[in-house]
Amino acid sequence: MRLLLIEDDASLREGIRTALKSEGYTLDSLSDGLQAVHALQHEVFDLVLLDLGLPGLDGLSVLKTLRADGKATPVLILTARDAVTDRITGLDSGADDYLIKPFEITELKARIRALLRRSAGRANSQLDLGILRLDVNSQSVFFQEAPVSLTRREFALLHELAHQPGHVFTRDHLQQLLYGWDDDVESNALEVHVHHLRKKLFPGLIRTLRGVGYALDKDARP
Amino acid sequence: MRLLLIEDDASLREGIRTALKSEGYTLDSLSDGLQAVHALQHEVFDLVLLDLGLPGLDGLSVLKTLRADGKATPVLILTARDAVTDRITGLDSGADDYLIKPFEITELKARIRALLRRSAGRANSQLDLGILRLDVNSQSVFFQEAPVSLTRREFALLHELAHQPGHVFTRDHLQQLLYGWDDDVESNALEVHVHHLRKKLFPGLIRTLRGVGYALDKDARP
DNA sequence: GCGCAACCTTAAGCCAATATTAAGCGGCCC
DNA sequence: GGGCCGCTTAATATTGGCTTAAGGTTGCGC
Repeated sequence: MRLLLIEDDASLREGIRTALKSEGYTLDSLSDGLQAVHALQHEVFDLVLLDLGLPGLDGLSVLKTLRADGKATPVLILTARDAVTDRITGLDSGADDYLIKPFEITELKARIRALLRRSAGRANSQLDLGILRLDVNSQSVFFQEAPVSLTRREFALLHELAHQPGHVFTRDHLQQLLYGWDDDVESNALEVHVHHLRKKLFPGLIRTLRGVGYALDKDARP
Repeated sequence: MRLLLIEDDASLREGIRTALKSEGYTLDSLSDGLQAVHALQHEVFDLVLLDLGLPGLDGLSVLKTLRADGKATPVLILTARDAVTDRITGLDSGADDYLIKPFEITELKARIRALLRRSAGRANSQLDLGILRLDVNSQSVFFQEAPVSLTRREFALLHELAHQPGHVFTRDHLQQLLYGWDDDVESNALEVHVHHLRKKLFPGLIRTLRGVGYALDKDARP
């Protein structure tokens, strides 16, 4: 899961970063509204954390632009202003939830989980692919009804692929999913994770598209 | 067990808090109806204590919203108004029980126990996992028929895990169970409790899912 | 078939997550 | 008010995942 945080207070940014990292999310952050609009137009995120009081272009405008572009990405507003009108404006402009600063990190985490669950298309957080079953809440995987223990990265990767079996995900897309922009992954880490998944499940599960990326083979059998 | 108290009288809130703390419950409290609706939509509680006379959004509306969202969480109404119509409206709106102020704390405790027992769907408050047996009323645990003395936190933790052996509970979930929102647990308290449980019972009982949480291993033996 | 590029496999070191241990604090019972 | 018990915190140890790099293998164009 890849989140974008738009917040100009550097220390708050760092706090949120460390908190969310431990949850297994990939977090990219920006401090400026214009950059945010640009990023949202050119990259794909699963959820946006948006501060309303931004320098440059303010948060509400970022939100409105996002919606005007037809994106349904869930947006969680963070605001120091607790005036009712602000919340309402935010929600009317297409935000999905709001949180008033200062807030508890555990509450932030809970809200994020709720939004992601909701946007995943409803209550049960299970992904059933016949032979394979993923449970997002507990990050657990069942293969032929037997539990398989995956690490966080492995799970994140499988989860993305499982979202649309058969669809080809480019290497670039998957690398961004796992690492965001921060790191310049000049290594084959992605390939290693793919390897581990094939080993823990079965080799044919993930198909390689040479020079392009990977896809889950929905009809593959062990 | 995590309870939510919605009550605008601060002193009553504090009284209930200390009383229930000693019973081993985790209590979060709010004084405002709107906040309550929000909390109930985004978090999970085992029981709600609801004052009918609230500022902002009144208690009945909170209750109706909760039920409209399809939640079956037990609700115990606290009200100063003892008019028969009020009670009836409350029960009709989906409350499970009511208590008229002023009430005895012991009575509150008894009602809470009864509601929780009822909602757990079993008459007797014993949880039998073969090798392990928990008695919720007396907060006692038997391991291979021998009594084991657990502290409140240890019991609460084990109880939650025992609710669904094999199911993975996230660290976050367990921390909220033990501490609610109040404390900023920036420590490894949860891990320490897990450690103590493993020591008093046996190491294999609780399985660690790195980066995710813990689960009771139902087939584990000492 | 040859050679290159893309990808796979393996293993080792580093680092973060969790376990362990111990000490200090605070409430509660006598 | 003193002592005990449980809870939290902190410091240290250990485990296990992540990354990296090196060498092997496969597929593809010529």
